[in-house]
Amino acid sequence: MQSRATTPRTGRPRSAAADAAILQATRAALVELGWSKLTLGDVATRAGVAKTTLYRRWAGKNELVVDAVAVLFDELELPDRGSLAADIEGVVLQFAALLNRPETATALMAVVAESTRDEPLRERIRTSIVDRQKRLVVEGRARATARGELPPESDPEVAARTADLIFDVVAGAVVHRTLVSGEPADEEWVRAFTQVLLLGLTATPPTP
Amino acid sequence: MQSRATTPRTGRPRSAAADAAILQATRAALVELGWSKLTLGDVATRAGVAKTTLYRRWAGKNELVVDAVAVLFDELELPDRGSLAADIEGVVLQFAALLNRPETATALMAVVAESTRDEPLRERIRTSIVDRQKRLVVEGRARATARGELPPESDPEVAARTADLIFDVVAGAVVHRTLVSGEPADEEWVRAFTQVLLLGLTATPPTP
DNA sequence: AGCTTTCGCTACGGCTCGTAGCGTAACTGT
DNA sequence: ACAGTTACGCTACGAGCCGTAGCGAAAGCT
Repeated sequence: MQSRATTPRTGRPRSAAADAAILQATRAALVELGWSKLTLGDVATRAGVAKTTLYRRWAGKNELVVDAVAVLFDELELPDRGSLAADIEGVVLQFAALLNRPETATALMAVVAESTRDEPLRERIRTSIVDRQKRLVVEGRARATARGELPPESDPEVAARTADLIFDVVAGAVVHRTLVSGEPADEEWVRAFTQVLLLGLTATPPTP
Repeated sequence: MQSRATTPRTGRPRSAAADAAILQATRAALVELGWSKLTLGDVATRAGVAKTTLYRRWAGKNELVVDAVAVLFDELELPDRGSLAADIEGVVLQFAALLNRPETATALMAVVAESTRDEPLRERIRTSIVDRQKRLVVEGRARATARGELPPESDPEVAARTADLIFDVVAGAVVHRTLVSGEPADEEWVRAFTQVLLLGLTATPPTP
C-alpha cells in the first residue's frame, strides 16, 4: 500500500515551486484580465512555465481557477468577540471584504456558473471552498450554545439542517448584496442584517 | 421631437422577428451548450440569421445573454395567498423553480461574473433583471402592511433600505442554496427559511 | 550505470472571434 | 415611379486561443 495511489514513487518529481507559481500567476491574471480574457497560455508565461506543464496538472480553466482561489477562503476566521451578534458581524464583514477583491468575486461567480453543467467541478467547489466556510457556522453556533445564547440542540440532524440554512442565508445575502445588487455590505448593512438573522433564530413569535 | 432618438425614421426597419428568433436561439443554445461553449456564430445559425446581423445589435455575448434571459424573470408573480408567510413561500418557490431551469442558472451567474469588471453590463443587469424582482418585495410588504401583519413604515428611506435588505436575503439565500450548495430549495427548506425571515422581521427580542 | 517521469520548447490543425466588403431587400419621402 | 437610406445575407479574412504531439534534456530512484 502506497501513501497516495496517484503519486508514483519513481521518476522525476513534480516541482512544487511550479505549482505555487502557477496559482499565484492565475490570481494575478484574474485581477488584471478578469475571467473571460484570462488565457492559459498567458498564465503559463507569467509563471515562467511551459504551457504543456500547466495542462499536465489541470484539466482546464475551471479547475485551475478553483484551486487558485480556494486558499483565499482560508483567511476567514471566527474571532471571539464576546457575543453571537458581534461574532456574526465580524465574519460577515470579513466575507464582504474577501468578495471585494476582484479576483475572488469574478472567479467565484464564474466557476459557479460553469459548475451548473459540470458535476465534478461542483464537487470540487464544494470541498475546496464551500466546506471551508461552513465550518465557521458550526463553530459559531457551538460557541453561542456554550455561552447560553442559543438553546442546546438535541437532534443532530435538525442541527445540521439549521446550520446549512444559516450558511446559505449569510453567504447568499452577502454575495447577492455585493455582486448582484452591486452595493457595499458596509457596517450599517451588516448590523441590520445581523439583527434580522439573530431575531429570526432566537425570538419567540409575537403573541397577537 | 421624435419618439426615440436611436430609431431613424428612414430606411429599412430592423426585423422584429429576427430579434425574437435570436433571443430564443440564445436560450436554446444555453440549455444545450452552457455558457462557455456558446458561440455567437452558432446562435446566428440557429436563428437563421447572418452573424453580422447579430453583431449589429449586440456588442457581445454578455449583452445578448442578459437580454435573452431577462424576459424569463417576468414570469415571477406574487399571488395573494392570504398571509405574508404564504406569500413569501410562494414567491421563493417560484424563484427556485426559475433557477432550476439550466439556462437561467448558468446565464445569471456568468453575466454576474462578467459584470464585476464591466460597469455598463452591471447597470444593464440591474435594470433588466434585478429591478424586476425587487418590485415583488415592495408589493408584498405593501400587501402585508394593509393586512396589518407589518407595522406601517413612516420613514420612506428606512422602508427602502429594509426592502433592499429583504430582497438580498431572499434572493441570495435561494441562489446560494441551489447553485453554490447545490441542494434543492424544496418546500421543507422554504418553510424553514420563511419562518426565520418572518421572525426576524416581526418578532420582539426575547426578554431575559 | 539504467529506468522512469517531468520539464521546456516548438509546432501544428482546428475553432472562434470580430470586421470588411459586396450585392440585394425593404421602406420613406418627393 | 424614382432616388435615398438603412438593414440584410453572404463570403472572406487576419488574428488569437485551444489542446495535443513530439522531441531532447533534466531530475529523481534502485
